[in-house]
Amino acid sequence: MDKQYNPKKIEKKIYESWMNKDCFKAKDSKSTYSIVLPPPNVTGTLHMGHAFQHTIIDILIRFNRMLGKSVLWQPGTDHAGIATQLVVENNLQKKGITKDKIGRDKLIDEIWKWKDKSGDTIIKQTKRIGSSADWNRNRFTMDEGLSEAVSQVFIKLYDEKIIYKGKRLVNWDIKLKTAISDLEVSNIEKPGLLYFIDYDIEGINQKITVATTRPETLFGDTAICIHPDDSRYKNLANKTALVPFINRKIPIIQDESVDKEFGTGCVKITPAHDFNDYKTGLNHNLQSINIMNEDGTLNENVYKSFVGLNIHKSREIIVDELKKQNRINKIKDYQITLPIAERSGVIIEPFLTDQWFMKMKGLAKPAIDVVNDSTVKFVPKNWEKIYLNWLNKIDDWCISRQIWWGHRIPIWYDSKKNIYVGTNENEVRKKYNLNAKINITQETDVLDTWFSSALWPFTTLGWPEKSKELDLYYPTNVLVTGFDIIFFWVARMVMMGLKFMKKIPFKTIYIHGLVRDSEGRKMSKSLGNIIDPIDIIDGINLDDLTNKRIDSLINEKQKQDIIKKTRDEFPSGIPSYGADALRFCFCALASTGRDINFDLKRIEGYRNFCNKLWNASRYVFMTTENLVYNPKDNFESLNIFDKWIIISLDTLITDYKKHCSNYRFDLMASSLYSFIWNEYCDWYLEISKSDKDHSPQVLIYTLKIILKLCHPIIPYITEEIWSDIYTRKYTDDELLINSKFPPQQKIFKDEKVLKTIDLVKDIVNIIRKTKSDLNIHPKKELDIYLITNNDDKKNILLQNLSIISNLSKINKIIWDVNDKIIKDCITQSLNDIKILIPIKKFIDIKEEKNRLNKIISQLSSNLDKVNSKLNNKEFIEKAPSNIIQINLQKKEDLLKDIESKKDLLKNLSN
RNA sequence: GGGUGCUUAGCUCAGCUGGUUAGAGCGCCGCCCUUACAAGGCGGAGGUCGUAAGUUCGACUCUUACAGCACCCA
Repeated sequence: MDKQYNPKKIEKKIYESWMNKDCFKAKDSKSTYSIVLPPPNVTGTLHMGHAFQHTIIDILIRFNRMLGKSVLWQPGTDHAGIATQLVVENNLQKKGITKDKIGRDKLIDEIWKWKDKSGDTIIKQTKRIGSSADWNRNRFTMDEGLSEAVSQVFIKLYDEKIIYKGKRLVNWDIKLKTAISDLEVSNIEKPGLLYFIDYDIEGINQKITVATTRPETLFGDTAICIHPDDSRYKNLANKTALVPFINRKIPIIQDESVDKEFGTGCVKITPAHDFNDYKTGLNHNLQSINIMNEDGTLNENVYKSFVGLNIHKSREIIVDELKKQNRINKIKDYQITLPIAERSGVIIEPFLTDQWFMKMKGLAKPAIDVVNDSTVKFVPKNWEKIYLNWLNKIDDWCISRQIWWGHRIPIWYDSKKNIYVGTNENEVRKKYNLNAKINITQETDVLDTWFSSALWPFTTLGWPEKSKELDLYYPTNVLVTGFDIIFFWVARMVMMGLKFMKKIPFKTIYIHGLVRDSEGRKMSKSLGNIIDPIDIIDGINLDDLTNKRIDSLINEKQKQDIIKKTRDEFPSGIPSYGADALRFCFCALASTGRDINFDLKRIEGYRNFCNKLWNASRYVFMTTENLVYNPKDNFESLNIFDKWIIISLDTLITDYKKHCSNYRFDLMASSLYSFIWNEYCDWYLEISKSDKDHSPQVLIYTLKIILKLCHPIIPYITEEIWSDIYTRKYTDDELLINSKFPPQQKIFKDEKVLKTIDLVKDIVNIIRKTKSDLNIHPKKELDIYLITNNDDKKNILLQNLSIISNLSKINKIIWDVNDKIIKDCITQSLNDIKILIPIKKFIDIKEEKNRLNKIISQLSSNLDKVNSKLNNKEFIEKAPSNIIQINLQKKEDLLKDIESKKDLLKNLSN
């Protein structure tokens, strides 16, 4: 083994050996464990969020695999309708080709070509993280089988009248010319204006002033609305107002939804261009007048000089004209909320169109029930509320999209717009007995991408076929995902799983946090703060890193800012840390919080941890050279330090399992880290160097257990070290990945063992501290004198003199002490043991006295606290007896300690 | 406007159903290149647990109010 751990040398080789030996394939076993991967977009490349999520999943998968279960990690990718079509359209545009020029079929061909070329990028990157998914079962949402499943689901839901077609107000993206989901719209607050417009009233010489943020939609007005209790306008109720420019007659209606405090208390109702107005329109039976074309230009329903203007740009022009007519009463600054499409970035318009919808109320009910009765559990539990809130007030889901890439809706129309449903034209003709003369054409809309994603947990396992996999692995054990897609995806999967499988898709939903940068900001291209997980694994120099970050940016100032920031944060780029360090880091960061601030500084510590493990293993191998591994020693025959490490390991295994089943990966990581570094390396391995009768068998045994425990988190390095274990014939398992997780020994805590190790540690620590405090060179080998009346302790110390001497770097320990010697010594104490160190002539007595006095006053203040508790009558009466015991013991210890420190002080003066 | 969560060491975070001298990693300071590891060893400094009140024998932990921050929904 090399002196230093070098991830680059091992990771590729190890991953290939796992692949070659088919290690990721589910084995036969009575108990099963399965997870479906939330399918990443084919357009995407691996980002920190994916890497984090894959790490968590892989930990669970590897752990359960080692428990001997038949484990399936089902991977795949998602076709991501709008996003993918946009990428390909943009690529074509660079060559001067538009989608309308080449047509639907050709564009879809182009997208498939693009998908085949770059769609596997993310899979390759995922493998670098060490993910042990069953890649042979990789699926894509537009695979033949999955597409077949999508049509079947659509047809069934259509037949059950859960899916219907209707003219409804939807969120319309005027750039992409498609409906989008309200979940894909984010509302952004911006300073804007509130316009007060005067409308004439028919028959009387009076005006009514409405307040609106959208004067340009007035051509679509079909009413003016006031609050029924608003005394200001009582006389105007049921009168008729006239829309400016066109003088359309509209009623003045009353509705409680109007906020009297807003503007003048009068609002215009434009049912075809506002979601609230749409509802009001329905309630009052108002006409809906659409004034917009699908590209966002104004149609012929507006005053003729405005036809063809962009709806957003028309505002100023219309306001100018209104001013000329003296209809603008006033204009006020106002904070407006703009709905922005997350994909295209344009302002969304409510738009009245024919769309396909799915009725959600009935589907939601069972999905609510399974969470309420804990058939499905959220971890952490608080996400349950978010999920339930959304489902409880769910609206029908608009599932149609006016794009080309995706699952085309399995609906056919004849020339009279009659609707036929079926998987393909032939089937439709047969099903409805349509002869060849009748011309039918398929619906041009495709389905929302999340429609197919909602079926993912069972379609990937073979549904609608009755596959063996469905039997074995559905429902899956856990879904690991981020809170940002609870609505998009998680809730819909539960609904569809219950509807089509009659069973929940997963028993547990583990919601992890979102990875942010070190300052807690979202990682995004525009902020230029993206870190590519592959760059952490392989390393990257500053130039390449900056180029990557400014690559897609146009704004020069933004570019310069990012260049500077990147240089400040990573003056010499990012060194190569390896996949294991990254994984350990993610594991340690996976606490219950919703944000994970990723600081690159933290990862170095875990790289160092890997190095520590590497070198500890080297040490074990060096000291057990040519040993025949024969771990037959029974526990009782072992020496005390071997017993201690085995007991500690047992405790560790218990904690580890507990944390893993509670999804507390942070605690899992830290218990491993502190055990391996602070107990195993710092004490056990160090003790073994001077412990004459320790068992080399235990040295190997403990290393093997440690490697197994570490493997789910850091698979590469542990597998590499394991290969040495195997070649040295310390195991029959050729690969660690396939080995069995260590069983607990169920050894009861042996108080004697723990007391001994504590005493040895305490004595060593106190000598080390004294030397350090008094500035004695670590190499100066002193004689130490010990005095105690406690024979048990004396025996323990006598038995372990050489270990104590070696660990505290002293010459020897002497038990014969006379007055003359005492005079030359500094004295320390540990309860009833006195430790004399002959260095009095080297130290500053005054300083040492100060130090002791400080300690004594500290101890006294602690004693005061304890005493005030014990002197409190109510405490004695009401506190449980074990707590009182603890405090009594504490008091005793403190008294002893103070006394001996005072002794030292006295002695110092002599 | 409704909801959720957060506020603990310089930084990033643990602290489970109330009982510890409030912990870890990184950073910082001092000493050491000791034959597994300087990506290391040994030692150390640093916190009135956001503010205020309440419940309790006892509050970082429970309740309420307030402040600040973040996110989600309308």
